Amino acid sequence: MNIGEASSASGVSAKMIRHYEAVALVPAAARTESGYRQYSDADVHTLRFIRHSRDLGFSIAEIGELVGLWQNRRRPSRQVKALAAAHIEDLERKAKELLAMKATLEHLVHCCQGNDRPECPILAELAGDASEGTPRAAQKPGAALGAKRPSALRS
Amino acid sequence: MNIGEASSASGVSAKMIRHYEAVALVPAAARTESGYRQYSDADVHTLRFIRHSRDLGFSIAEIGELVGLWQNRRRPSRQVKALAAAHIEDLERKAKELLAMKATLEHLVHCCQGNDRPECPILAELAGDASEGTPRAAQKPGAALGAKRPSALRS
DNA sequence: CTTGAACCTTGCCATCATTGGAGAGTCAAT
DNA sequence: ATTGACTCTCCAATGATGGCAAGGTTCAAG
Repeated sequence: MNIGEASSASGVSAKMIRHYEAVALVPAAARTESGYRQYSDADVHTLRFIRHSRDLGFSIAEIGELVGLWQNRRRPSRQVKALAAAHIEDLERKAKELLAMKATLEHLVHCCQGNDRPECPILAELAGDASEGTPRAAQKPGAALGAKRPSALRS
Repeated sequence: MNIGEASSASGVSAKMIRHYEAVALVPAAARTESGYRQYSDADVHTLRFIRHSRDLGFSIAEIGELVGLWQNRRRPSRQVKALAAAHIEDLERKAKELLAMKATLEHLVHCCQGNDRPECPILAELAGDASEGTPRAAQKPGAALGAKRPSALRS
């Protein structure tokens, strides 16, 4: 089948199928005389595997490992489990970062009147009035704005 | 002061200060005769505001709005609050996505023996044995792997 | 005065996954 | 033969950041 059919059968866009081929996540597809890529049901199965992996947030590199294990009949399930467990820690760490930001912001939003007046504790906090701007009380540990860099998760 | 000093005083890397100038998040800095950027305390204050905003996960565009409101003495705090509230929803949505992935994976990891044998429910699930691979029971709605695209939060 | 360290400049590339477009070729049906 | 849907390749952009390179500037020590 052509790439379009493989795409709709697998749920992976044609664009991404070509991309996965380019980065060697999948082997180069066979071609017709005129250069059209040809896919088998097995190829579509692999693409579906890849899509499911991406839906769980695995990176391309991790998916490469997963596909390798999947296709290796002698794999120890231990390896798969370890890969998945590591990814779980990743997901948790990132979720925690987001939720920490959310908690801080929620506190500030709660404190903000949200009316026509200009006084705004949100802006005051962002301006650093409470942290390192004018060192008022030497960095309260539980202060709203810690120094941690997000390190992850931009949309 | 030079960019290096502004950087260490604000916690924003010199690289990013130049980048913010390039994308017009901050106005172009004054220059010395030899071309060195010069920063005032007020500039550093703005940079610190920006860093705090980034630490809370705001995008450059959102920070642009925040800075505008911050510097506008007649701003209605309502606008700031609305911006922050929208961002909270964003953060929550993304965190939920991550936690949903994590929950799915945790279930699978729990089911996987993780030994030297090749049987692995994680791979079985990714291969689609339980969802759309061989249409077994016509797409159970609550199945582990929904069709949702992550839409957010890599790295 | 010269040298060298430490700083600054611009510019380009890389990340990561994905999408978009342009321009050209192919296929099937009308 | 024409049309429309499909495909091909290449190039670019996203968002925030890091890194490197080649060159200019500053300032203090020799």
